[in-house]
Amino acid sequence: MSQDNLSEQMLIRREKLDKLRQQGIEPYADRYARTHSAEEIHLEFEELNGQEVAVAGRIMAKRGQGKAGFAHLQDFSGQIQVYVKVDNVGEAALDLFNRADLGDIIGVKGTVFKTQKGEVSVRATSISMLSKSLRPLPEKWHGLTNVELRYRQRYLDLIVNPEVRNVFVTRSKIVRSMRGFLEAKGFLEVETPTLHPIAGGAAAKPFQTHHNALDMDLFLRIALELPLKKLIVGGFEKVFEIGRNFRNEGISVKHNPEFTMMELYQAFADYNDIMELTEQMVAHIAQEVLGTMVVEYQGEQVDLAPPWRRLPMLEGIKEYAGVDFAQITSDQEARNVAAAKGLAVEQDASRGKIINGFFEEFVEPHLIQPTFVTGHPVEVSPLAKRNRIKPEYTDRFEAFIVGRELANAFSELNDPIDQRERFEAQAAARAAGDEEAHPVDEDFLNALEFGLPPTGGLGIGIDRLVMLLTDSPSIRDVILFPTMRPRED
RNA sequence: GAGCCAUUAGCUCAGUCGGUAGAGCACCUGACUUUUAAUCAGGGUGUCGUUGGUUCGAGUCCAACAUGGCUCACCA
Repeated sequence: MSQDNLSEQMLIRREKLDKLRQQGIEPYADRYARTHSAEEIHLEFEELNGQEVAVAGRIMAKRGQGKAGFAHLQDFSGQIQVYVKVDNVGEAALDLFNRADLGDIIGVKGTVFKTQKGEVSVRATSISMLSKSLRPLPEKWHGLTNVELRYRQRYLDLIVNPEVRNVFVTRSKIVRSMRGFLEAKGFLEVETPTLHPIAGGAAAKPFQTHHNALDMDLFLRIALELPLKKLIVGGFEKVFEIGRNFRNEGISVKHNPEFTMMELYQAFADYNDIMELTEQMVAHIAQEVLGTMVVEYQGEQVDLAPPWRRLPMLEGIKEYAGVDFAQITSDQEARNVAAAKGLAVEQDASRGKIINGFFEEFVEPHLIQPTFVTGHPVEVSPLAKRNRIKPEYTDRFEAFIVGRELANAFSELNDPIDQRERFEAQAAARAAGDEEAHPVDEDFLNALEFGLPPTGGLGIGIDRLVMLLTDSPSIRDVILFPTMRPRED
């Protein structure tokens, strides 16, 4: 990647660049008056046939034939063939064309026609060099398959692998569709800080940074939750944010250190209201973006049409693990059952954590069709409201599709005394070595003490939603520039 | 953080038992005025990821390191 030790091909391209300049041709043009995209010429061929057009794009294929030649130009919309014949363009332009390389970006003016083989093309009358390419493109037939190169040089991936471009176009449509859905429901989009004095709102390790002028440590946010709930305290009734979260944890096919979440909060609603909103929203997005609510993910057919299955967590465990935690009341009993089932848990694990462990181990992988799992133990839900009837559980749900969590939601805990106690329990776990336990957030408690109305909240991992809707096996396939170690060479 | 696998030309990949480094595309020279993975004739362009070790001799065997992928751990 360095400038030293250029390959033969790179040296030759630099020589070609110099020669263009010697001929008075600027190889990096300022602009080009393009009249049509490649796609427009194909779509509007009947009207454009015989008309003069100007197209521009990257040379992706080139077939010279002495005094004539063909090339395919690629722009964002697609590809268009150009036909260059000395009789039409003259010796100089033909020479420019013949010396052009794959990857060069050129402009071609000419008339639209159809070749003998029936391909819509542009018969060139003039050719302009717009940008000389100094590096050879990957191979035209196999493309770029080396995943390391694809992620590090995503621009190359986008040039030679058209389906990659589609994933990111779809990603944009998904986010746009989500915004449209929420705005139509009266939600207000807001932006809250990325730099937090303490990192709260989720169980995760944060990235730490430092502000020099204030001489204070700051954390990159791990969730959007707490500032958004402060806005509900402040009188906003429906807010959402689509923003980047940062978690200083492992990288996997499902995890990137920075990822995008949508969180929304609705005053006077509970988790049941949010459940309906969630299934409606996901179905709406699929219908609007893909034109169907039935999607295929890695060979599994998934029907996103509401209503989705509702499954209380304990019932799920009873069904798939054969253990009824309603009959198990103590931490010690729960640990014994975990040992009997071969589930590794920490020595001092609470019943609630073990229930969550059972769920993740035995139930999650079975939840292929969209499923709302409800009733999480209070120990693993420090920001969720307790269930009125069974206070050791919360009014919470997580949505699972193809065995993966897509959404997390609950009736927000708005009792400031209870919230303080939960934070203190988390702080104790933190003191005992749980790096991901929530710290006490006095500023948030202060807001709650002024009164948070009953509120339903929701978080959806945008990257995972995009994975589902684009049938992408890895989160790196839906993030343009996934986090990578730098290469030394 | 752990285990397994991979790393050879610009790209996609072969490389046998340890004995002078190979193919296709791309590229270079030439031919060709409707081709489309254009064709024809000729040309191999390389720090075999890095550093050590074993050996008369290492792309090949061994070790460490680097980067990536997958699985696990952690998590969304």
